[in-house]
Amino acid sequence: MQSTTSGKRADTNDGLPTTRIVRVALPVPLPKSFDYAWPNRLSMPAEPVGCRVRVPFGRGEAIGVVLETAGESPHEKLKSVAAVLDDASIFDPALWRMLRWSAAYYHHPIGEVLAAALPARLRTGAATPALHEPGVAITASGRAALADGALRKGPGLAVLAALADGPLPLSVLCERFGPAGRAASTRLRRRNWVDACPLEPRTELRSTLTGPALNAPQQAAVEAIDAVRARYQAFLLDGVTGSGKTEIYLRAIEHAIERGRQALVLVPEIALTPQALKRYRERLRAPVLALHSGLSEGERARAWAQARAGDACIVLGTRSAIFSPLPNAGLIVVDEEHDDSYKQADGFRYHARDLALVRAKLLDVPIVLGSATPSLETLALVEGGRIERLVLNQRAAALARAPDVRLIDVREQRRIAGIGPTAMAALADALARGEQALVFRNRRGYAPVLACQTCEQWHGECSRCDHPMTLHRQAAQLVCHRCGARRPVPRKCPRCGSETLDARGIGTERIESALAGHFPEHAIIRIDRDSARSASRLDAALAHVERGAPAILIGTQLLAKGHDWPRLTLVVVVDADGALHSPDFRAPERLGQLLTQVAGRAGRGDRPGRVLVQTREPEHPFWRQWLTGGYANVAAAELDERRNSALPPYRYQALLSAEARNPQALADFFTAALALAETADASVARMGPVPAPIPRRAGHHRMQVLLESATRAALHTLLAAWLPSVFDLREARRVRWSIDVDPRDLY
DNA sequence: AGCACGCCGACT
DNA sequence: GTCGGCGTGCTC
Repeated sequence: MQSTTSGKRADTNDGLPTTRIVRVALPVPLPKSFDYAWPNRLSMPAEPVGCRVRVPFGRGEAIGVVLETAGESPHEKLKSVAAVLDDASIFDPALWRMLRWSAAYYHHPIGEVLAAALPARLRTGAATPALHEPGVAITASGRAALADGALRKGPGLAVLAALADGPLPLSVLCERFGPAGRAASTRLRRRNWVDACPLEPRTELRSTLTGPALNAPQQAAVEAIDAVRARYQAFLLDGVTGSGKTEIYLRAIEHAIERGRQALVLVPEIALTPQALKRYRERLRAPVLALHSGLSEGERARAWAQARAGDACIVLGTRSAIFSPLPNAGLIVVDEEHDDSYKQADGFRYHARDLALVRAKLLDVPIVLGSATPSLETLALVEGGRIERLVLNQRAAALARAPDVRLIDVREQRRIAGIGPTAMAALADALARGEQALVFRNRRGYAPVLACQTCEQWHGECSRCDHPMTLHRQAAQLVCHRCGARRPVPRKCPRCGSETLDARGIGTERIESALAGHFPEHAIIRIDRDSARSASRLDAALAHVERGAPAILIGTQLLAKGHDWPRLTLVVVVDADGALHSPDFRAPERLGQLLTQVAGRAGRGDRPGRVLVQTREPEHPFWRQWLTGGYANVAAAELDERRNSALPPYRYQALLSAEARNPQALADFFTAALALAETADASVARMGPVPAPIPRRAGHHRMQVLLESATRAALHTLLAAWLPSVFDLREARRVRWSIDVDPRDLY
């Protein structure tokens, strides 16, 4: 319809006195917007802010979003908007305000922030997607074929039989029958036994299951959330593993749904499993839209459209689901709120939990942050009265009491692949009783270092990262865990030529082979990123565990959370000492969280659980804190420590980091950037530039400057004044640089 | 970021 | 004689 103008000149007035101008955010890494004339031949929406427009940009065209309208522009050479793609804002009001706020708070270019909040299709200018999803229905001849028994047993018959009860979405066929379901439906369609039909959003999963009776603390928590009457209030749902947090979420969501509202549930990256999804779908009488990385673009756009339609539904997703449209929100839930996967680690470095708090406030709805091991940031907000804490201190009825946790001093113990006799005997006992055990070691591979015993000079190191390479014996490779580089294992020392290469340290693979030798008649199952590479192998391993046969599982973080294995009664932590000496001030917090989560795997059934933690430093104060009062104790001590040392959450930080092949370019960048900030507020401390925690990765040198302030306002005032000029530096073009507000990894 | 323009090496 | 390396500059 609109034949686009060349864009060389603004086809402005057409004789009229004024030209309407719009400021447009475009998806480029520049901290500014672009002004365009609005041509008279295009009718302007009543409220153009938030509408997508197609505009000439550089040599081509780009899709942008109108930020505001303006009377005049400081720019001379205005081009004209070529087309408007929406007749009203594509973002609901609270989402729009949250996104504008985020761009300012994280000091990230607004165009990239807005682009991050749209499914790729909408980003590239597609019309807002249709609500219906592709489905298939049985035809009359299909029914006849079914009645005649014209099909042999197989997926085709199964699919056809399922469709006899009514049409089904393709996605449900895939869920029920796997890839064979889709293939079968294509074959059936060719024979005219089924036909394509667009379906309303899923409604067939509405369930009538009701939840279990609540114990007293659960009842109190539900009542506290209901009592705020759908207004903004933040809650911390603080409850040990097995105390029934999910049940509280479900009740609160049910109440939002009953009021005809939407609920947003954020979960950590690993937590969005089919089982978790099933639990929500079984209980909630409204569509549950799952947003995860496995969705196709079509599915993603459809889910977006469905959320945007505003009907009562549950949006369940990981970090980026915080950008879902929710025009009719009634509740936000952030499960495992302490989880680091809520922080985006590159590009637009937002924290989904923090954005969720902002969004709930803007929406004026309650938000529930749940965790057995809350972050110190959240605990500080509780302390300051900004978040109300709801404590669940009882394990729900069917579950056993808290596990018995013991520290094992391994200094004098002879260990096999890191496992001392006490732990080995406990493993043998558990297997003899027909139970399962988990051996936790947060290190993949066979051994973290391969070194020469003869010359004591050589050890395998990644040439691009200056970091020891991990020996993977099964793969017969040295692997750099930082950049992923792989090379074959040398047979002889490259330096002295002797054949005395020695694997040093313990990885999961080494534990696996040692235990396989020790318990040859039992299943030894290793679960980490290497063994879980193929989904089918992981599924097979997990299925074995779920059947409950005696077994030893060996795993990394992957195993620490989410799973509920009733036959698992013993957890062995091989070595946690490294974290006791980490320079990272968050290490004790993380260790406390990890150990508490791992310990929570033990004894979830009717049998008591045991946790054995091996250490060479039983006298370290961390252990007394954790053993006597659990994570709550660790957290209280750490909060004191943070306050005394002026660290977050009592101080505010931002990290300017940069990387470049050429170290001189890197140094020049920091010199120029810091020179620009010289006259700025002296109350904001600047530390660095210093080499980054990973000083060299994949051939790039990396450095950083930490900015720190006692107040958020001072830090942000400085950043807002300073960063725009950093963007303009010529030195900035020779490096990759970024700003990280509220960084999680400084060390 | 994407994209063009612009001067210096190994190839048909 | 050209294809192409990535340094530099720009995008309303």
